[in-house]
Amino acid sequence: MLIQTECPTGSIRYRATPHRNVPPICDSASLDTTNLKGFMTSYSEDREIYGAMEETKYLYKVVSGAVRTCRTFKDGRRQIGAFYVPGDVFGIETGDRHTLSAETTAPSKLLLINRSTLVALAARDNAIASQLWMVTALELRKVQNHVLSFAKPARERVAGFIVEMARRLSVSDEVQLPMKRQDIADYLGLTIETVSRSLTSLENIAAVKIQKRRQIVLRDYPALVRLSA
Amino acid sequence: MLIQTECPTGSIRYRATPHRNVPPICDSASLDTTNLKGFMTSYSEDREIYGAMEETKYLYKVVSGAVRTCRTFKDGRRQIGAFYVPGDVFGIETGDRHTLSAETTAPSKLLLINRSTLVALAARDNAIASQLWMVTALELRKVQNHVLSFAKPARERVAGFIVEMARRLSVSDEVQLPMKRQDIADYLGLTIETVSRSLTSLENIAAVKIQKRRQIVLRDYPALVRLSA
DNA sequence: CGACCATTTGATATGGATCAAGCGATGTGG
DNA sequence: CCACATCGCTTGATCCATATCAAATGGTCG
Repeated sequence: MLIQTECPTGSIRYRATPHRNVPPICDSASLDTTNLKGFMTSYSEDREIYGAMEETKYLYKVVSGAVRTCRTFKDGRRQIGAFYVPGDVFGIETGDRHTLSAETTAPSKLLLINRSTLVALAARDNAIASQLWMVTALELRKVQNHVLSFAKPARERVAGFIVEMARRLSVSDEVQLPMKRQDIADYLGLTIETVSRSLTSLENIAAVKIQKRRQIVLRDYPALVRLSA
Repeated sequence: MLIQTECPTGSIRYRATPHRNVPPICDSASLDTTNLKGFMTSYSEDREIYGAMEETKYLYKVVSGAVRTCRTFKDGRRQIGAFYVPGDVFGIETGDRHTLSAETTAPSKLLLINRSTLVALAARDNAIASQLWMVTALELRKVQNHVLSFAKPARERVAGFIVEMARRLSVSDEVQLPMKRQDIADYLGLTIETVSRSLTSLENIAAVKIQKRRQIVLRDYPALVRLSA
């Protein structure tokens, strides 16, 4: 069974549902952009959308492709804060500077919405204000889950990552990962080697099958959920 | 120079300021509770305030003491999501269930504010709505910084933790930590032994002095900031 | 003063990092 | 359309930061 999810500008996204046990948390807050003027911009892979500490001029909605937010430290270590896939909103801040930088992990089309316009609108329209709050709160919950994942060993983090991605963008029993291993590693606080070994291990216990590097088949979803719980 | 921060019910908190270089981020969003009816409740140390998955009936403001939000996994591993000290608001959610559980790390007094009342109020009063959004966004920024800390080695995480605590609750050059080493360890994703050794190491390089277990003297604040950056 | 609990310190073990090939997919130029 | 170069990923060998195990110490409270 497929559910068609709302999407701002033509490009429709489908989401596979409850043959998996999705926990009963609301993860569907988004911004209704149908009545909002914004403009579309295209980016190739690995392009910076904005830098940390840059002014927050826009709020972004992913139409296609994928985005990472991250910070790179002086010594080269990088931590990825989150990934955003079609339908997701990012770049939302109440302060006037971004906390992290944002970059594409794949060729992407983004809808840019003027921040000050939106904030002004929210001041008059409670529905908009409420949506902004909801999106922020959803983001908060996502980041909290990310923090929780650091309590787990490598393979379980990777399992959790696959579960999350499956929930957010899988059609049927396959997940098409929109990022490189290095991105996954920097998101989970691991190295590419460890991510790779974890995937191999998950394949060995028949939880997944790696079909085409970035294409993962979910063989035993309950096992993945159990591992990452 | 001391700044008196607003506090709901008598108990006033002071905060030492810019002899340290506080980065120019807004970290002062809070909820003005002066016109909100709520009720005060006292908790002794290590008491559960609410459990994960419990209904979100209240929003809480710390008047005195300190609170941790956390999740404990089946195998006993525990991850602390955040600490809350006097003036901080926690328990804010847009969903109707809490994501994490909340517990005191010290004897505490909390102001409980009815959630549905507040949400109803926010629907009519834009100032309240805006404050709720600001508090959520501030929380988001805090949790994002927490995620970033996982990219760093043990001693730097501990240094960062001290800096954060100093910013939030120090009077003068001392920090009175309102939690045990185990709490710090579970917040940073380390063991108590590693936290302890890191503290000893920071003492050896004359960055801090551990005066009374939970009382830390900031000897070289710039060094701490440098380490944790 | 004595008992207990939190913390520190010491010795050893280990999960994941690092270093180093090898391999397979994807793209490019001839 | 194929040979080859490149890049991303996997696999193997070794190392190290932090975990684990085990005392010893010190603070706190009855």
